Amino acid sequence: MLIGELAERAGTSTRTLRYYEAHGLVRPRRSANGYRVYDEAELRVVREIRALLDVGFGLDDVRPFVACLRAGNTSGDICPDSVLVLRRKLAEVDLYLDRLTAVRQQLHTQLSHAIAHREETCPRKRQSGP
Amino acid sequence: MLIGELAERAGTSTRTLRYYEAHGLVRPRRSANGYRVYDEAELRVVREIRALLDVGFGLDDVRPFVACLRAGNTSGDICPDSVLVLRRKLAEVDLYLDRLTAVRQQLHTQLSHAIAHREETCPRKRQSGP
DNA sequence: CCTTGCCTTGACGCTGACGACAAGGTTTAG
DNA sequence: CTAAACCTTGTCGTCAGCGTCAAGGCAAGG
Repeated sequence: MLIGELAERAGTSTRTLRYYEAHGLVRPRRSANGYRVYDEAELRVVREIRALLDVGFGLDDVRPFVACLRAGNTSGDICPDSVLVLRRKLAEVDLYLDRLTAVRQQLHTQLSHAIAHREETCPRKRQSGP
Repeated sequence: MLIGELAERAGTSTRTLRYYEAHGLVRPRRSANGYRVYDEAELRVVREIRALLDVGFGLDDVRPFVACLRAGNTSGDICPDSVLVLRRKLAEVDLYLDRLTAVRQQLHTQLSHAIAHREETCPRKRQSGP
């Protein structure tokens, strides 16, 4: 399988695959003319990478999962290093959720005050008519 | 007030203030020798900017709030344009919260499966001894 | 006069995951 | 022969909010 085919099958671009390779995540062989040649297993690797990146992982976070797959496991999640990363990421997400929730609360408050202020300085008609 | 003093009082850097100015958010006068001269009101403006950026706003989002302050209001929140931005941002935050929650759920699931798998292939000692 | 400490503009660096383009080699089909 | 459709490496651009020099002007104190 050449790079174009892998890209299409993985739903990504050749640029991306070369980028992953430059960062040591994908390891194609080379054909006589210098073309990158991938075997079927790399498809699963690339899909694993994509899935994790979509969830907000960085390339460095992804490495253990790739190594896990390459070690022959059916899932990239089950190796100790992967589990460590999963735990860490879960904690990060929790932290981020907390902060976002606080921000949401603040925005809500700010909005309420702003609207209250507008009602004060520029009142709308009430339900009870004249 | 010169730029250094404003920077210190606002808890930021001169570079940052020049950056805001380049983006039309802050408008100092110039003294005879070309130095930027800020009046007291700019301190509140800069603090408003900083507060909003800290919450995740972009410089463009901040503009209405600055204009609102500059229009003589005691709060930057109360002008219609500011309220629009607040609403939009609140919606964005809600969306982001949803996505993060989904991600958290997925990570949790992944982690559970991974650990379950480890228990399967590499069982630990039970509570009931030998 | 010289140093110190402000200030000025200008311009590159950084982070991350690529997109886009350049300039060229290879293979296949017509 | 040539066009089409692959492939190669290399380099710059992107987004945002600045950090970090670089090179120099201005003001005050000793």
